[in-house]
Amino acid sequence: MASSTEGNTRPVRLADIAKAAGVSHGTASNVFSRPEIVREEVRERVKAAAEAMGYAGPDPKGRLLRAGKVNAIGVATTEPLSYFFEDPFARTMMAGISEACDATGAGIALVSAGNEEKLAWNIQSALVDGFILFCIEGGLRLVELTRERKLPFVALELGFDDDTVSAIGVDNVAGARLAAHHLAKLGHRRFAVLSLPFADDRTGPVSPEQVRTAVYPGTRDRLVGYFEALSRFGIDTAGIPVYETENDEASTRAGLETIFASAEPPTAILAMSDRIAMVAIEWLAARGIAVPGDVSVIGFDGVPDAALCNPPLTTIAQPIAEIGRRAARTILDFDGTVRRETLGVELVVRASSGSPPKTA
Amino acid sequence: MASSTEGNTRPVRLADIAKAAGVSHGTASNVFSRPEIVREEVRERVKAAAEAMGYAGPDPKGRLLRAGKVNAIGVATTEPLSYFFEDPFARTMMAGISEACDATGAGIALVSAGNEEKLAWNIQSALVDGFILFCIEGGLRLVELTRERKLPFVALELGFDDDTVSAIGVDNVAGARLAAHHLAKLGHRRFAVLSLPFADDRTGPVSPEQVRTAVYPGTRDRLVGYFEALSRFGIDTAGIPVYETENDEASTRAGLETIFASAEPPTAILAMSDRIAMVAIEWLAARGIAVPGDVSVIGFDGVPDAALCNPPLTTIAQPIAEIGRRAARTILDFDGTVRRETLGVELVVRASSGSPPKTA
DNA sequence: GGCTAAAATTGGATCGATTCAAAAATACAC
DNA sequence: GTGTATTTTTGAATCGATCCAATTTTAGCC
Repeated sequence: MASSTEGNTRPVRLADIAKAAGVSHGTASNVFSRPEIVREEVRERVKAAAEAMGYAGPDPKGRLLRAGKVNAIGVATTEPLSYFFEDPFARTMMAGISEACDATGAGIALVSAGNEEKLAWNIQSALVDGFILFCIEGGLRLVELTRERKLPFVALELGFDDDTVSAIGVDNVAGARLAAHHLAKLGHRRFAVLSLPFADDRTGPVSPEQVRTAVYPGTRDRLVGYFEALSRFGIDTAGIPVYETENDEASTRAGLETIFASAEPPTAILAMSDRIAMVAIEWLAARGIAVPGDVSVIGFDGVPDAALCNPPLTTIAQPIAEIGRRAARTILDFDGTVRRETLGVELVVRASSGSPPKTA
Repeated sequence: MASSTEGNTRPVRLADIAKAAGVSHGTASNVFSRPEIVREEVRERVKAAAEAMGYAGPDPKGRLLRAGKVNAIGVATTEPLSYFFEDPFARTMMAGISEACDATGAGIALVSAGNEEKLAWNIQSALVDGFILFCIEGGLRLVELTRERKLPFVALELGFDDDTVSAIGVDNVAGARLAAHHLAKLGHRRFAVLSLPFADDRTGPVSPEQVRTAVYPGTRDRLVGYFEALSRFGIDTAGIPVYETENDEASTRAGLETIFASAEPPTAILAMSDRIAMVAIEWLAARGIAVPGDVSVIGFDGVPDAALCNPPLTTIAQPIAEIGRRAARTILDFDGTVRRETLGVELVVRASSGSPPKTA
C-alpha cells in the first residue's frame, strides 16, 4: 500500500537514479558520499530523483566490496548464541567488548552454530574485520577454523599454549594458588575440586593421568595451582577428589553427589568457576550443610552475580571486562603482530569461606 | 614470521589461484562452492594452488554482492552496545532472538552508536537482512532511520501507533490494569507511579497535560491502564503523583525522594518496569520502610531477576523471550506484509505486595 | 572576449566473487 | 570411425557501489 513498502520488485541502483537525474554514476555516488563537492543544483536534482524512485541509499553490500573494511568485529563461540546473553561470565566479557566497540563506533557480529559444519560455514562467511574467540569447549577447533580466514583474531580465557595465536587471559596457576592458599590458611585440610572440562565432552571423576593429558590448558593450570599451594601445606594432593563438570547445573550436582557420598567428605570446595561454586552453595544449602560453617566454597572468575548470592561468594576475580576491552582493541588496532597478554587476578574474600568446623 | 600471518600484502584472489592452477575462474569458483561438479584431478590441483598461495577461501565480501543475502539480522538501539548484555529485559529478549536465529543458522549483528549521526550511519551501513528495533528512548527516530534502509524491520515493546510499521509487544493497558487492580484489591488507596519516560530526555514530576501528549505510547498506555483500574475503585487519579524516571537508578531515587517527601506518602508504588521497582525496593529498605509491610511495590516486565530480589517482586510478566523469538521470525520469514502482534501479560504475585498497614 | 585557475563532472577500472549459456572434452554405442 | 549423450570447462556478464585521472564548466580578471 504505502509507496515506501512495495516489498516486491526493487532493483533501484545508484546507476538508475544517475540516469534518471541525467548525471554520471560518479556524480550520483558523490551526492551521497561527499555531497560537498557537487553543485547544489545537481545535488538536489539527484536527491529528488532518488526520492522519487524510492532509492534506499547506497547499498552497503556494494560499498563494502570497494571499501574492504566492514567495521565490525565477530565474536565466536561453539555454544549457542544465547550463551552471550545468559552466561554471567560471557555477559561481563561482552560488556567490556561493547565498550571498546562503542568507543570506535564498530559493530559486533555474534557467530555461533549448532553443529560443526554450520559453525565452519558461519565463520567462513562472517562479515567482520576480525574475531574474538570464546574458547570454551572445542576451542582448538574454533581456532583452526578461524585461522583459515586469515583475519586477525584473539583467543579469550584459555591461555592457548600455541604461541602463534594471540590470546588474552589471566594467570590461572597463580589464581588457583591464591584460592587454595586462602582455604588452607583458614585451616582446611580436606578438599575437593569441582573442575571445568579437561577435554571435549567429558564428565566425571578424573585420574591424575587424565589431568596430565588435559587438552584445555586453563583447566590444567588451575588444577596445578591448587595442588601446588596445597602441597606447601603438606597436604597429599593425590588423595583429593577431582570431579569434572561441564560448568552447568546438572554435572555439578552429580559431582557433589559423588564427592559427598564419601566417608570423609571435604570441608572445602575448590570450584573452577563461579557458576559451579554457586550451584554448589545452593546444593549444600538444600542438603542442610552450612556454608561456610560446615563447608567453605571458593569460586573462580569474579562474575557480578557472585557478590549477590547467598552467602556472597569468595572467589578469584579476573578483570573480565578489561580482558574484553583489550581483546576488542587487539582486533580494532590490529598491527599484524601476535599479542599475548596475561592479566592479574585477585582474591576476593566474601562470606562463603571460613574456618573448618571444630569437629572435623 | 609464521607463513600464515604475513599481515602485510595479501591480495590473493580467486582469480589468482585460477591462473596459477591453469583453470578459468569459473572452475576455480566451483571448486569451493560446488566441488562435486569438478573433476577430481582438477579439484585437487586448484586446492593445491590455493594452499600454496595462502588463499583464505572465497571472500564473503565478494560473494555477498552476488548472493544478496547476508544471513544475519541486525538488532538496533539508541542505548550503548553494552545495554544488550547488562539490562535484564534486553538480555531476556536477546535470548529469545538468539534462539530463533540459532534455529535457522542466522547471525546477529548488534547496532548502536553514541550520537545521532553515528547511529544513522551505522544503520545505513549495517550488513543485515533486516532489523529488530529496541525502541527505548528515541524510538521514533530509530524507526525513521531504519525505514530509509527499506529492509524488513520490526519494532519491539512500545506498541507503535503507526500502523505501517511491524511491531510486537504486549497489551500495556491490560497489564497496567492488572497491576493496579491487584494493589487496590489488597486495600491500597494511596498510590504513586514511577513512570518510564513520556518523551525524549525528560525527567521529573508529570502533569496530566504532559501525559496526554506523551510521545511514547507504551508509557502512556500503562498509565491509562493504572488509572482506569483505580478509577473503578473510586480513587481520584488526579491526585496520584506520577514521577517520570529514565529507568535507571539515579532518576528513580530522585523520584522516590520527591514522592516520600509528601505529607501523605503512598502505601503502594506502581513501577512501570522491574528495574525501577527493584531500585525502589532497595531504596525503601535502606530507609527502613518495610516492603510490603509499609509499602507495596509492583513492577512490570517480569525479568528473571525480579524473582530473585529481596523480597521477590510482584510484577506483570511479559512473555519477553517469546516476543524476541517472534520478532526474529518476522524478519527471517519476511513476507512483505506488516505484522503487528500483541501478546498477553500475566500478573505474577510474589512477596513485594500485600495489604496496606492498618494505621494508614 | 580571451585567458587561466579552480571547481565540477565524467566514465572507465576496480573491489571479489557467482552464474549460466555456450563450447569443449569425454564416454558410449554401433 | 562416426554420431549422440553426458560431463566438464570456459569466459563474459553481473552484483552495487567507489575511486581517480582526464575532461568539461564555471569563475575571475584584465
